[in-house]
Amino acid sequence: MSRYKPTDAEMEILHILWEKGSSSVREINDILNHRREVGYTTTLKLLQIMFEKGLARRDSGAKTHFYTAAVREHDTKNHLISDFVNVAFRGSAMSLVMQALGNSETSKEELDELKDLISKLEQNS
Amino acid sequence: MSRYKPTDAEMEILHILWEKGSSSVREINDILNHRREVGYTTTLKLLQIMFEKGLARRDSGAKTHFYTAAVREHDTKNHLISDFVNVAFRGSAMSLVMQALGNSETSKEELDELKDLISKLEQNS
DNA sequence: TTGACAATACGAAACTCTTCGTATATCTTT
DNA sequence: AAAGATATACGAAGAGTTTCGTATTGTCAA
Repeated sequence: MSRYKPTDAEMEILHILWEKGSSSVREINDILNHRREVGYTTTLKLLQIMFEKGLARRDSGAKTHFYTAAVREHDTKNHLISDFVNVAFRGSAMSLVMQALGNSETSKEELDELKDLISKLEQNS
Repeated sequence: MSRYKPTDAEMEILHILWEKGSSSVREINDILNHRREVGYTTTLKLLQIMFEKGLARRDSGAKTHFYTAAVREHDTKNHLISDFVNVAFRGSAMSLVMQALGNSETSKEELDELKDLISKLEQNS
């Protein structure tokens, strides 16, 4: 049961699948083309590879195949964060959090939300 | 003045350069070999490519070349965070921060540090 | 100055990823 | 059932990365 780390292109597709649920290649390709031009067979190939990797499931009942995400959004992002923290921050998640916060525009509401989370973390320690 | 996004292997070397400063290929290779086995010429090639990309400078005065980082640590990490947020969190830095926090072991001291940062951010808004 | 040693330069192999052209299969419509 | 449209399958090209073998260059000591 080996896990594949999604590439950037695969993440773009996973986001579509997480949001839209079961989708045909054409639907996915149409959405991708809102942002940039991608050939239909390119998207098809990506989906086929994601299927082989176990990142996507597919329902091949009819002529048109329908794909869904085979990995959970939260789990996948946790894996990505973990890798990213190791590569870019030598394992220190806090360094990432601090720099990401300092670097981003943050609204009052978001800061409040963050403080709530911190309170919860403090209780559980 | 185009910027290259460092690969994982390049980040490992950049971290060494940021920490140690000017280093020979042999020194860098020795440090890399603490973690995993890497051939000397592999490390050499990586440094050469990083030099071509503008990620590293080199002082070729003597027989042995000495390399230093040509990009700033904070800037580089900001770029990486920005890309990562776009790919994995559809541009929402806050989502990343919240999930990274929730996912990591965080000490009291770190949480205090984080609260200080939040206070500062609240003042500047 | 020549031999030994260490460093660099070069090039190619293996791998992964993205892209797309072309072939094949399937459905629909008339 | 045949024609046309739409989908999938297959394969290969091209780019980038990592790896390392081998050749070349440079240094120092005897």
